[in-house]
Amino acid sequence: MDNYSKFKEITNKWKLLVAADIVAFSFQERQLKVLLVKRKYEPGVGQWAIPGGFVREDESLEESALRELKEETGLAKDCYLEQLYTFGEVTRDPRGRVISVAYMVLINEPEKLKLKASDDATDAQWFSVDDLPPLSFGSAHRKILEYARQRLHWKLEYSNVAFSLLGAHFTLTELQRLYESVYNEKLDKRNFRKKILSLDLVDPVDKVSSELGRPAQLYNARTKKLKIYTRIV
Amino acid sequence: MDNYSKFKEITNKWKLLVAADIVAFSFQERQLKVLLVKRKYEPGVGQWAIPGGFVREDESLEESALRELKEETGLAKDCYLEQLYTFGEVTRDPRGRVISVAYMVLINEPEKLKLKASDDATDAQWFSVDDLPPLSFGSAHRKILEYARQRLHWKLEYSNVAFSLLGAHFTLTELQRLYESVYNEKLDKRNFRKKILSLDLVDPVDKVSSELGRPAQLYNARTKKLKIYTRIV
DNA sequence: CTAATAGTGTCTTTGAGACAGTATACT
DNA sequence: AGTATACTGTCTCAAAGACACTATTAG
Repeated sequence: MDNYSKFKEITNKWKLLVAADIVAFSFQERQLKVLLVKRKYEPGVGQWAIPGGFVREDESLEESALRELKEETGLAKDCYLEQLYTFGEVTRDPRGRVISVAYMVLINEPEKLKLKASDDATDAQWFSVDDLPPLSFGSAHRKILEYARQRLHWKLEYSNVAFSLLGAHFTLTELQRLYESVYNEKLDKRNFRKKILSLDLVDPVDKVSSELGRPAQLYNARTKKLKIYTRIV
Repeated sequence: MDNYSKFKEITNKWKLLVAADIVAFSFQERQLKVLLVKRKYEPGVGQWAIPGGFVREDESLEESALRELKEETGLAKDCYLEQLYTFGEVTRDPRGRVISVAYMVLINEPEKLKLKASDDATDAQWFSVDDLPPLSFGSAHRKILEYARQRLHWKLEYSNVAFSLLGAHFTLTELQRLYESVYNEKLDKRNFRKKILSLDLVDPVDKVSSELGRPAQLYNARTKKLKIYTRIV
């Protein structure tokens, strides 16, 4: 037996299942929402869970995450994708040892997506982060969600990533509501606008919104490319 | 065949090799150092590389990282351990598909460690981060090191983690040198001390250092437990 | 004119950063 | 005396945060 075959023989028994799990956030009805799917198979049939699946030999972790997401949502084109953390406790998954690489995805126009059943799920739905159903894989998935929320909070403070949760045009009030729902606290309108405008994050567009009350100036993001600042809001 | 066996059969072919790679930092001779090992086996025999190894079925990722480190350094008791990132491009490792979970470890009293050969390495040595030898796994390991340095930089700015790189007692000048070597820039002595002291990060101890020149007050960290601040230095 | 939302400016306080001279120990 | 290092305080400027009224639209 040559060295390589020997190596393979030895290492084969060390191979582990690797899953990519996705926390997909969106901002709808003034609330931060997260995408959950209803599991089709054991363990936890019929329960809600974070979408995810096993990473295949011929795809990268990112490709795997996006593939899973696509299966659930039809598509998520040019959405923001960020690796969160890799969970690898020995007893996480009742099926055996699974390494779970968690990703966060920000969806900017969730209304346009057609949520649908997939190979692994009978249903997919947006839930308000403050009103989640019981989760399959109980504490493990809850931990991932908690971690994702923290990361999102931090990222809003220090980067322009908020725009990845908004459509092409938005009002400053909408932007503020997004911050408020992620921070879970009220912000001062004048200070908020002062800060956003002073950072040159947005440009006014030649349109106004058509809601109740006085129409609001619409803006677009100067860039959706991620930029890190020392502090935003 | 029952469902579970079927599941196993299906998922077995999806199993992947998972490695834990460790970037171990220390602060010696006024410089930030990183631990590298000389590889005993292919690929890259005789070249320097980041220590690491495959994660086994019955150990968590952290346990695996610490085990590898222990094999190289004899021991690393109560050192700071933080997961950095998981690298999973398809073509990373010449041996085939490997998922690499990178960890950062901070060693506080490196002089006390006895570096030694291990099962996987013929040698282990500290290198100044600004003067690294050619690395096995070339760009992949260099990328991990770069990432680790950035993370360490960020962490020094926003937390008290610096103390995990220092011994029980240290002078403020030593602490400043540590910051300077990680930031790669000179800091103002008065502003630095003002900031550190105002944050109540350290307590003076009843000793002075015995170097050349005027003896310096020694301090110890009020706590080594990680605390995140809005900004340190 | 009422309800609903958009938009705007000032003051205070805090912290960052620039900056240079004195003190202590050893030889 | 000379050298090497420790230690200390003030001023300026920018940004954070507290705070309340006017403007525009639809009904």
